[in-house]
Amino acid sequence: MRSPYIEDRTSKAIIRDEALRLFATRNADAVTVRDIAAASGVSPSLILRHYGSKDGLRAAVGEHVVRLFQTMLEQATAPEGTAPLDVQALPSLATQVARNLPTGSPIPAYLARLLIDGGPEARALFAQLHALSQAGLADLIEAGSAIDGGDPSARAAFLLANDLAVIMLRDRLHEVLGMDPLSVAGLHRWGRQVLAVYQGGLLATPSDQR
Amino acid sequence: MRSPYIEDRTSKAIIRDEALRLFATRNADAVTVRDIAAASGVSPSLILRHYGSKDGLRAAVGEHVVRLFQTMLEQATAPEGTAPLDVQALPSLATQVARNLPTGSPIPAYLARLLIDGGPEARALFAQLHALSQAGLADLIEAGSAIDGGDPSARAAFLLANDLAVIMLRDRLHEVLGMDPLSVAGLHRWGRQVLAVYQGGLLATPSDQR
DNA sequence: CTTCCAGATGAACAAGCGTTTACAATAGTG
DNA sequence: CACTATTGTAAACGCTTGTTCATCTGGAAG
Repeated sequence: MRSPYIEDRTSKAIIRDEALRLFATRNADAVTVRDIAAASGVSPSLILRHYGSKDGLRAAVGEHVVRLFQTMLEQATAPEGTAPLDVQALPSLATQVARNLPTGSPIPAYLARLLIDGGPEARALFAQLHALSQAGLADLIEAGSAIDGGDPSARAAFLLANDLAVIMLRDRLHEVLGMDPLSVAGLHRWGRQVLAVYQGGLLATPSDQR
Repeated sequence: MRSPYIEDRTSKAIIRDEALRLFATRNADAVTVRDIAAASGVSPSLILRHYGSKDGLRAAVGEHVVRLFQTMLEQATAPEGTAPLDVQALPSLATQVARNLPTGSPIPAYLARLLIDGGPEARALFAQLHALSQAGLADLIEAGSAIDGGDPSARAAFLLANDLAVIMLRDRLHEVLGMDPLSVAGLHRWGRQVLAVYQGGLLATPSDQR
């Protein structure tokens, strides 16, 4: 099943990754321990040996994804040497996700299900994203390319929700647009519209950004 | 379980409604036939008598929701006597949903899971919504309060995605905003931001719409 | 070489699942 | 009334599920 040449991941990691992949496509309840075992090329017993129970594995996958996501956010927020002067410089979540994750990564789809299902992890992650969005908006305001509109929390939430919508509705948008909105071409096409509206409303034409 | 006074729904309808309610909160795979039977106050056998199988019930619930949704859309699109002159008149999907559905309706949550899970129903519904969004945008353009930005399909998809985001992220937004975005107060607060940005971009202040 | 322990497995188990079957009650209808 | 669907149920069936248990393998340590 795996590449027969070399496999540097431990089987514990393989199990986690395969479980993540399966949890992203179907719901976790619809994935059996035997499914994960078959996909990982191990026996069902080994899964329980490493993670205690199916729910333990579920939790481990969740933590792993959240950790990955936070790492991605930190390293994208860190280089603040050149503060974003313009809306154009505002790196959307979707863009960051697409840039930092390999093509075909199960993480966006997993994230969509996580945000729908709720739970403590989803709440914490979303709150963090909202705080980040609010900080980004504050930067824009300081640069003079946005205002808080009297309700910075709501405006930041609006921007965040619009951003997450691309991730959550990815497959649906792919169907009607004819291209994956998280692909390079898709992000460009989508970004043009987003920037135009954010810069001047629905009466604005997409500027000829790169 | 039900109101002991009168119950005008047939038990077949009760089963469908209770299944919808349960499918909206947890995933369908995590809901057992016995759960639905208990919630409906009937025996598990009756469910299979009426719907053939659990999957048959799932399909029936799906069709029911889609039908309800389309009826709602038609009656909201029909009265076109007073064409929308302004962005302010553009009735958002979220607004329509909130106005036409009783408080606590499981339909928004069900819809969110439907759009994530995909399948033929979801694809058809989303395509229809996209067409509707494109038509609404065309109306705005004709009224002179919007332009298509060179890519009407993408712009309509952007507006649609933003609208659906409120429905899909409802609970998460509730947590960070402190209010249900699909409540009357929540829709007002959200709508102010949406309209302001759509009218003039991120530099716009919410107009004092009623 | 022996000891040992983590990694891994196949077989089996109890519980819960969707479903089937046989049967009871009810409500029209001639 | 008798007849016949319709509506409903209880009990059981077979299968799948998550999980346990005894066992095996292959190195590393002494």
